[in-house]
Amino acid sequence: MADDDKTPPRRGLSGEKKPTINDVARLAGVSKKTVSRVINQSPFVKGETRENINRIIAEIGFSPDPQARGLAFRRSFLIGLVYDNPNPQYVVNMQLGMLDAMRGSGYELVVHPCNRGNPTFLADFRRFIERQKLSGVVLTPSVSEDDRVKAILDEIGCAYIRIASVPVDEPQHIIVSNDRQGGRAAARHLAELGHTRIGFISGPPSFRSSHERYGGFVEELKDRGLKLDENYIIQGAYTFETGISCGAELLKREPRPTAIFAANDEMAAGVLHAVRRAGLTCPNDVSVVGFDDFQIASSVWPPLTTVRTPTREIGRMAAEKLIGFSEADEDEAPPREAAPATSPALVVRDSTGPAPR
Amino acid sequence: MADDDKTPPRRGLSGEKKPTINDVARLAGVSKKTVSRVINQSPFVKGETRENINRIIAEIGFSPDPQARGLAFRRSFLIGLVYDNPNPQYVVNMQLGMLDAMRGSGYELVVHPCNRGNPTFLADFRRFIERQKLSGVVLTPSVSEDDRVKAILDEIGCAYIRIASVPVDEPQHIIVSNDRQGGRAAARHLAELGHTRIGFISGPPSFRSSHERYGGFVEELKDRGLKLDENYIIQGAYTFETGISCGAELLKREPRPTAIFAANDEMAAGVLHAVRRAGLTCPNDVSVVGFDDFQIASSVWPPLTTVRTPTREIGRMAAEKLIGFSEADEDEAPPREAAPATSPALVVRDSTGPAPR
DNA sequence: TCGGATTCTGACACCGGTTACCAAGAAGAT
DNA sequence: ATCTTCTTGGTAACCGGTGTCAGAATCCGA
Repeated sequence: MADDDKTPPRRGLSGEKKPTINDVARLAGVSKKTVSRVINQSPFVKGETRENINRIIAEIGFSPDPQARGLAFRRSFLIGLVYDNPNPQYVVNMQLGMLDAMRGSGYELVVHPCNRGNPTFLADFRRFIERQKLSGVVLTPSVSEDDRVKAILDEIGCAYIRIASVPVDEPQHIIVSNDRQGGRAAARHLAELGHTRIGFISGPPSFRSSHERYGGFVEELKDRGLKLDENYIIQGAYTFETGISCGAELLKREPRPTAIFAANDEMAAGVLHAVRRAGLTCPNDVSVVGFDDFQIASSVWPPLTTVRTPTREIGRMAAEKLIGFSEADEDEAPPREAAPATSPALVVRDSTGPAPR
Repeated sequence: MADDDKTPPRRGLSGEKKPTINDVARLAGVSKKTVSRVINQSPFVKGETRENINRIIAEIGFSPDPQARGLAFRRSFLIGLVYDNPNPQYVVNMQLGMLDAMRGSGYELVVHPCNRGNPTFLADFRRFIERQKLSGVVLTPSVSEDDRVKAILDEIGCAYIRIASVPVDEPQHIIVSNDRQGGRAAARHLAELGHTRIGFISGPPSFRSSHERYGGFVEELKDRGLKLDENYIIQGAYTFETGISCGAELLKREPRPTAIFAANDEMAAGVLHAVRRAGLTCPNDVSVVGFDDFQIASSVWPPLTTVRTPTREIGRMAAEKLIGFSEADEDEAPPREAAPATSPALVVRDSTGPAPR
């Protein structure tokens, strides 16, 4: 046998093959270059010709091959989501938001969880970006706060949006989730209920959001002449378990705090367990406030007062900006607007009440 | 100006460009075809040549462009996850499992939520599959149970794996999550605790899993000489809210059931609320069992006894199979094994106790 | 030493789009 | 009628890899 390599016979699958740009060109009686112009919205095509081509495209159900297009354009039509936040609801909401913006745009979403603790993290990330030639990437906390990651993207020339609590980058690269303001809202609520001995459970220091939520909380209290006692501040890790342990810890303090603000819902849910185990009730003995308004907040008992972050909305905005970058073929400088910011909103439920006594 | 169209000057981004297969070929003193052979593990390359090429590849950090490769192979190196299950934790676990299998394989994960209620659903799905030329797709319930979707995939010739509760397809296309067995485990547990008046809250009938969980539950009770009273069966929709309302409904029945099995954790969490609102306590007055063992199960009070489904594991298996299909270049028939099945396991926590009296 | 089988290798066309470059037709100006 | 200017479309080359298939290199026994 003179043959070489393996020769998969490519069994002729069912029916007609996918139409190509050549089919369109033939049917329209024009060159494929003209069809290409229509696809790419070039203004140099006569209206009549354009309409005819568009009609034929719709008729035979042609849609250009993203791979071939990508190869020629030197970029893929993929948008990436890179994250290391383990909260499923955060991740899914972000994905849904991005997909809201991407629907019908021809882009697809590639998800890429990662672990900054991994020694090969940076190398892996670079390989991922370089190989896939993504049209853009969205980074969420806490990867979004890593400037080494930003440096790689700048070097490779890949468009990106960072979701962050603070405008740490040029405005066109950032979407701000105003965690500080959310912290203030929580403080305001508790202060208005008359609480003065308030406990605070932070997230891990590696998350900027944790500092911001804390900062806003302290600021608002201060503005109202209240002070967060050092003794009532404790560090958690954004997990349910740390919520339990830190909550238990705080409840042992003398005098006992009458309210606890946990920097996210999972920890707040843990605090509820600690309250119960301590033989206390919420909100009669202790008020609890969470942050995020994920599902857990409304399914625990009592349903949590919390601060809602518009995650899905943020995802949508991020993807919209990225698509905007790609379409505006770097012909003009990106608009010099301020970084778009989203504001969290307080959601009052049953876990907070007036301060006892 | 004689020029045409717009000519983005492709400003030379920083540094050296990505190495191509030609660079490798030149450095190795061979043709690019030979390099291609090495990349694709062709056995027809002399060991010495292969090693030399591999060394050079590693040295200059070459990695083949997925788009170009895909174009030539007539398929992308993307694997899709198509789902309509709204539970974030299910979705994320599935993604993580798939990524476990895909890590280092050169494939990327594209997510594609969908809505079967949408009138354009099938057309959209077909476009998605045709355009992207995916290497494979994983379908989860309930899209996975739609035979029109299967038909489209067969017609286009796209590899797929369906996650389902029942072996409804050829074994190579299915991974079975044995929900029936899980239902039995829940029944066994409650029966052993002495419960005889047991309520059941089903999921929506459009989910096969709901019927299976029910079926297994009934079967096991029957085997033990117990019978599920019609009056204690009620239909929910896998949501927290329906858990509350259906739970409240069941608690009104006379005589009151001493245990309630909800077909998923969210509904079980809702039942806990209903129990509390009825002035009862769990597990003293009513035992509650859920299904899935998602985070909500351990964060509510009391932590739920539930049936754990190995979602991540299932995702991993699914992606592994798909990658297997792609590598084994359809030269031999797929192995005729039985459909791999995964078994759920009972997790006993605090929401179940001996039947009262 | 030579034919033949076996093992490797490279030239070339091609995947499905894109751009560069050029040429030609139409419209307007002189 | 001739010269510009403005649109439009054809051709070839390219993006970065692959399959085809002929032919070179090597090994073997006779």
